[in-house]
Amino acid sequence: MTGGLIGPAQAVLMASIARRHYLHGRSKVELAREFGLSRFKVARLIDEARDSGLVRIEISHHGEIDVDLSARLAERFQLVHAIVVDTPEDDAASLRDHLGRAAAQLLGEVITSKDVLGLAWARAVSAMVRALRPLPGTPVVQLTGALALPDGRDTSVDVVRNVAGASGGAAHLFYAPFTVPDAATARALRQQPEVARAFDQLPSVTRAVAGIGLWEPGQSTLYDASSEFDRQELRRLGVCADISGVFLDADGKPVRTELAERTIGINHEQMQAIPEVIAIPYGVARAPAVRAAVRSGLIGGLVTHTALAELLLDDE
Amino acid sequence: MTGGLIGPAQAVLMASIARRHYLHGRSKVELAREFGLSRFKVARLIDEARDSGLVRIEISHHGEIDVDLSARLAERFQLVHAIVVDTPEDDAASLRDHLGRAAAQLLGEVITSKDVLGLAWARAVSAMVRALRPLPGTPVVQLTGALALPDGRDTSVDVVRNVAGASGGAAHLFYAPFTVPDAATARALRQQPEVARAFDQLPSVTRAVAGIGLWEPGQSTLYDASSEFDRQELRRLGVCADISGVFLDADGKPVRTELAERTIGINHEQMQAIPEVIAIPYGVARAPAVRAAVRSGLIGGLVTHTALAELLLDDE
DNA sequence: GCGCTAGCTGCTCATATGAGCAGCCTTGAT
DNA sequence: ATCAAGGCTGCTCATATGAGCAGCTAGCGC
Repeated sequence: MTGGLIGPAQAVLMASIARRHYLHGRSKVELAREFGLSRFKVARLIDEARDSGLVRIEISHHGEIDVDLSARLAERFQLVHAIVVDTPEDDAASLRDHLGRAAAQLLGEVITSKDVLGLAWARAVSAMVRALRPLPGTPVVQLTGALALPDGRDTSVDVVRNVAGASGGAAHLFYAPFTVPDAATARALRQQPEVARAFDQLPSVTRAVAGIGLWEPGQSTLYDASSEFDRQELRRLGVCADISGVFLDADGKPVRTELAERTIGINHEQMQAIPEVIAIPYGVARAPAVRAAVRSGLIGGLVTHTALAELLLDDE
Repeated sequence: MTGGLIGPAQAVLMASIARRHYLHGRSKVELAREFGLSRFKVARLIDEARDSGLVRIEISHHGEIDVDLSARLAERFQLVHAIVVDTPEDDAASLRDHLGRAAAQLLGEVITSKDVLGLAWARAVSAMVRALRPLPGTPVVQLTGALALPDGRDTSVDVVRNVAGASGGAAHLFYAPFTVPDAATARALRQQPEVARAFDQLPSVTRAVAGIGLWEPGQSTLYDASSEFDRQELRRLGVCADISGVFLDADGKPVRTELAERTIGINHEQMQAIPEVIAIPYGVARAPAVRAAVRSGLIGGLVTHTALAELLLDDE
């Protein structure tokens, strides 16, 4: 025949063979015998059926999680874990709840008793902790000082204590603010025994959970808590994202800031040494910050929602 | 872990691996290296992904033809060819046109110059012939006498002559009515040289095209053209279907009738000897006749529409 | 008719794959 | 603490599979 176009008989034959192969799991040799063709012919027909789009293979949703999008996200950004929750972008609180539950599931699944968990402070992390089931005796390390929030609940200290308590693991926590007015105070605080002990644990942390902030009003708890001077100064330095006080520019490169000197919390090098940092970003507005975070190489896991995930995959 | 339920990380890992395997065609060994797993683990994950419904494989439409339904029909009834046209069941004429085009495509695709084509008379066959492109010099044999239709166009003779003319093949045709008043006349007619010559070609016919009638008013051209006596008599004998004058009961078994003695056309044995008889049934009302036809083993190809195909697949 | 090209077919051989099996670890009960 | 059960893991070996190749056939221009 002409060869270019496939006729209906050919199409149906391909469909018939493809159906038995893919849906009933018959081997090509078997089908060759059955149809009186060589196994090569059968293989070619199956290939053609796939290439021509006659057979469509799709990875479907699995409950709330869009596994296909998750897999693509993980693949694209070389992530160890990616979870995309298929939830509409309602208000931030509901989003945090959904992502928090998913992150809790993820953590519950991957954490073993040999892990050491680091927890930074972020509202999404608090949401995760609320949904978290007891872990198998995992020690928990506090990564950042406490940030004064209007409601005053669920500080970094509470979060660490709760998780460790429920898990029966050691809690490495300290009482200190996230930022202080001058570098000297910060240095002094870092030498406090309990702070120093917690920080000594950092190299042993195997997994950590953090939020991602965008250096804009209302997009980062740290931004909102900072002085107008610091806000401007960091913007001037090109700060785009903050991951629990670790500042990055839009390309994900670390930015040295004077503010970091006045911070009681994990720094860039210490975070880089953690095998897997799981971030829980939400809200399409924060896309530039998330982009920076994944480019930085600091992030090994991402728990987010459909809209943001699609935005991340679209560009570049 | 618990083992029963699969967590999100597991689900995403399965999706990720299944995606690369099915969509990008990577081998399991390759994926095992890439993910740092054993190839067995990869195989198990892929199996689980398929079994759990995470990967969905479907055979999709291909233009007008529902290849999946076609394949299922062919599989179920052991047909060499089955074409299901996805067209709504409008009026009979439009249905005939659609099926005629599909049948013409099928014939054009499968017929070679070594084939000998037999054509019975049916309105669907006429529709097919109108859509038929020239065949590669295929000889054409007339299978049935001419039936007087109101419009008088496209008799069995015309159909055969047209196809053979366009194809450049020999035309084995004869001028004789389909039915005559008595058996003696029929015998005499069959001995006419041109009739006999055409019938002598029957054993060499490799593919034939026919319609399927249901022995009910308005469901069979032959029924409508018969005397009231014959109508009743054949019904009494349990006739359900007629394939160009070959009568079958509801189970597809041949029914000997006196009417057959008065018919100038192919008989049951001769039809059974044809390697592939392609029928073009339409209209859900004729389902019982089509069922009988496929059960008879006479039919090797079926060109029909969605509603009828689904009806056939549903029962039993 | 003669050669030419192009597409189709089925072969070989290295590689991938699946079924079944035995060791090991986890888990839970006594 | 000890033991039993179950599940998970990675091995072996027979079989299935894919890439590339050479022969065959059909169609085509001269």
